[in-house]
Amino acid sequence: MTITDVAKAAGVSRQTVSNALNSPEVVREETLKHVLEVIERLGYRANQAARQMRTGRSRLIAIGIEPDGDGISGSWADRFLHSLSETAAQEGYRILLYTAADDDSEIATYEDLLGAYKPDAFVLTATHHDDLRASWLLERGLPFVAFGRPWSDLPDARHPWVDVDGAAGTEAATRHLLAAGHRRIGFIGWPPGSGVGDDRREGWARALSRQDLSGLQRAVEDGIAAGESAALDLLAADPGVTALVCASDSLALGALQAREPGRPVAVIGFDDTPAARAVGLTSVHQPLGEAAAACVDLLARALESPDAGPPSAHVLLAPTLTIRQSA
Amino acid sequence: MTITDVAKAAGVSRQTVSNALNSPEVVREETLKHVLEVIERLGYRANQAARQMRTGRSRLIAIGIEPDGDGISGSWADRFLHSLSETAAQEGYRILLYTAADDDSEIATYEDLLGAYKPDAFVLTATHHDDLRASWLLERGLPFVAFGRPWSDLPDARHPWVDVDGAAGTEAATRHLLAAGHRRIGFIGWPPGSGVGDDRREGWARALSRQDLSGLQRAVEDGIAAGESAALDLLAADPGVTALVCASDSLALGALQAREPGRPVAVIGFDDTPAARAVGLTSVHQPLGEAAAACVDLLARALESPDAGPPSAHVLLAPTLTIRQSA
DNA sequence: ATGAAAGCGCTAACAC
DNA sequence: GTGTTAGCGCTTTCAT
Repeated sequence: MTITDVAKAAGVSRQTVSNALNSPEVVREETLKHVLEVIERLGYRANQAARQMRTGRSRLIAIGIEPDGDGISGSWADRFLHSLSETAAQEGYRILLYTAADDDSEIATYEDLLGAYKPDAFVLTATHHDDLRASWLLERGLPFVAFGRPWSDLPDARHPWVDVDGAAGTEAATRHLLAAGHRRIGFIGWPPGSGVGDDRREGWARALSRQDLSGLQRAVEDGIAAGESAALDLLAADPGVTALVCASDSLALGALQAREPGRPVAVIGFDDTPAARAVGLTSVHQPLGEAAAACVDLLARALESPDAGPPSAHVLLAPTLTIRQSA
Repeated sequence: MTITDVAKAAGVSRQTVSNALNSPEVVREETLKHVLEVIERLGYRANQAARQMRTGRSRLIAIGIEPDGDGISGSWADRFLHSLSETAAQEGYRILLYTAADDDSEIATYEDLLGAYKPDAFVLTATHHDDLRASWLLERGLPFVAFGRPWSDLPDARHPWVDVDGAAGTEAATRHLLAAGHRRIGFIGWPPGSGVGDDRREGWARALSRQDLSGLQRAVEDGIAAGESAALDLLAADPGVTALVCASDSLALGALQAREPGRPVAVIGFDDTPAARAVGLTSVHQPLGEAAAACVDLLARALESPDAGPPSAHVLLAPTLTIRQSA
C-alpha cells in the first residue's frame, strides 16, 4: 500500500496525505481528521526507504554489541539494549545492530553503515581513554552519544554522553559499611589508568577520607580468581579489615570465596549482575534503563535541531545500592 | 557519493558500475577489475534505501529482544545477538531490533516494521505452544526462522527453526551423574505444558529408564526461591537422593542453597549462565553462537531462492555439559 | 488549503 | 558489453 492508495481512499491528493503526516498544521482540521482516520483504518505506514531518499534521514540509530568477557560483569548489554530499543521506538527510531572487535574495525563499520544504511546517529559503549571512535565521529560531525564519559579533557573529546556515577556508587557502598560500624574497609579494583576503575576507586577513598579514615587497596585485572587472590592478600596484610568494596561483581565474587570461616568479611560488588543476585551479594546497581532512555533523548533532541543546543550535553545518573546478605 | 560519481571516475556509465556490483558476469573482465578498483579507492557503498526501492529488498533482519525475567536464565540474548549480528553482516544483512511485551504487541510491531522498514525476514525467539507470531507470519508467507522448535504438530505450525536439544542436555547431565555413581537422581523442572520444560524433563527420565531407574521430580515456576523449596521438599521426601538435575540455573542455584551440611548433593543446572560460572555450578551449555549462525544461514538460503528448497528446514544442535565443582 | 511536477539513487528492461 | 530510459514511494517546491 502506498500513499496514493490512501489518497484515493480518502478522496484527496497524495500531498495532502503527506501533509497530514508531516505538516498537520497546514491541513484543514476536518480534512486532517478524515485522512488520519483512513490511514488508521488501512493501517498505512510510510515507506521508510522512499522517505529516506527524499529527506536524507533514516530514523535508524546504530549501536555496537561486544562479546562479553567473563560474562559476569558484561551482561548489562541486554537490559541496556532493551530499553534503548523501546525508548527509540517511542521517538520514532529503530535500532540497528553491529559488531566490532576493536576501535579500528568499528570505524570501518561506521564507513560501511554510513554508505549503505545511513543511520542518523550512533551510540558508543565502553568508552575509554584515547577513544578513536569518538574522535572519528567528532571530526566528521556525525551525531552520536556515548554511554560512558569521555575519559579525557582534551577539547576534541567533548561530545554528548550519558554515564552512571561510579564514584557515587562506591561511595554509597562505603558509607553503608561505615554506617554498619566497619572502620577498616579495603578496596579491590583494577590497575590505574582505566577511567571507570579509577572513578570507582575514588568514591571509596572519598567516603573514607570524609571520616578521616584510609584503607588498603589492591589492583588486579578483572576476574573471579584475581579477586580471590587479591582479597586473600589484602586480608592477610591487615587482619583488622572487616569489609571490602570491589570494582566489579567478578572481583567481589572472588572476595567472597576468600573469606575464612572464623572471620566474617562484608563484601560489596558493582553492577548488580545476575550472579550477584544468585549468591546474595550486595552490589551497586546501575540504572541501565534510564541510561538508555537518556541516550535516546539526547540523540533525538540533537537530531530535531541539528544546530541549536550545546553539542556536548551530558547526563550523569546516580546508581543505587542493592543490599543483600553479603553486607 | 553516488554511483554516478563512480561512473565518472571510472570513465564508464552508471549502469556498468551497477552491473559490476550486481551482475559481475555480464561485464568484461578488464572493465570489471577497473570499476571494482575505483569503487574500492573511493570507498563507495550503494545506498541501501535507493537499492531497496528498486529491488524491494532491505537486507534487514528483524529480531525482538525481551526484558529478561529474573535476569539469571535470561541472559543468553547477549551472546545470541552478537553472533547473529556478526553472521548476518558476513552475509550482507544487518540486524534491526525491536521490543514487544507479548505476542499481540509483537504482531503489531511486525505490521509497523513491514510498513516502514520492510525487513526481509524475522527471527523469533522464545517460541511456545500456540505461538500467534509464527502463525501470523506463516499466513502471510513472510520469511522467518524461529530459535526454538514449533511446540505443536499442527501442519500450519511448520516453519524453519533452529533449536538446542534440551532433552539431550539433561540426558547428558543425568548420565554424567550416573557415571559418577549416583543412583537416586531427582529432577526439578517447570509445570508441564511448556515445550522447553517438558523436553528437558524427558531427557532426565530417558537416561534413568535406560538404566531401569526412576526418580522423584518436582515442578515449580522458575526462580531461585522456588528451586530451593522444591529441592528441600524433594530431598525430604526421599533421603536417598544424592543428585538433582534442574531445568534452569535459577532452579539449580536454589537447589544448591537447599543442601544441608551433612548431606552432599550434586546439582546440575541448565543454560551455563554467568551465575553458574560464578558459583561453580555444573550446567548444560547451549551453543548460542552456532544457533545464531544457523538462523542466519537458514534465512539467507531462503531469501536467495524464494521458492526452492523445503520451507521447513531445521537445525537441532547438541548442547554440551560444562562441568564444575557442583557435580 | 489543495493539486501538479520534480527528483532523491538505484537497478531491470530494453536498445544499441 | 555498454548506454539509455523508466520508475520504485515519498516529500518539497511551486502554482492554483
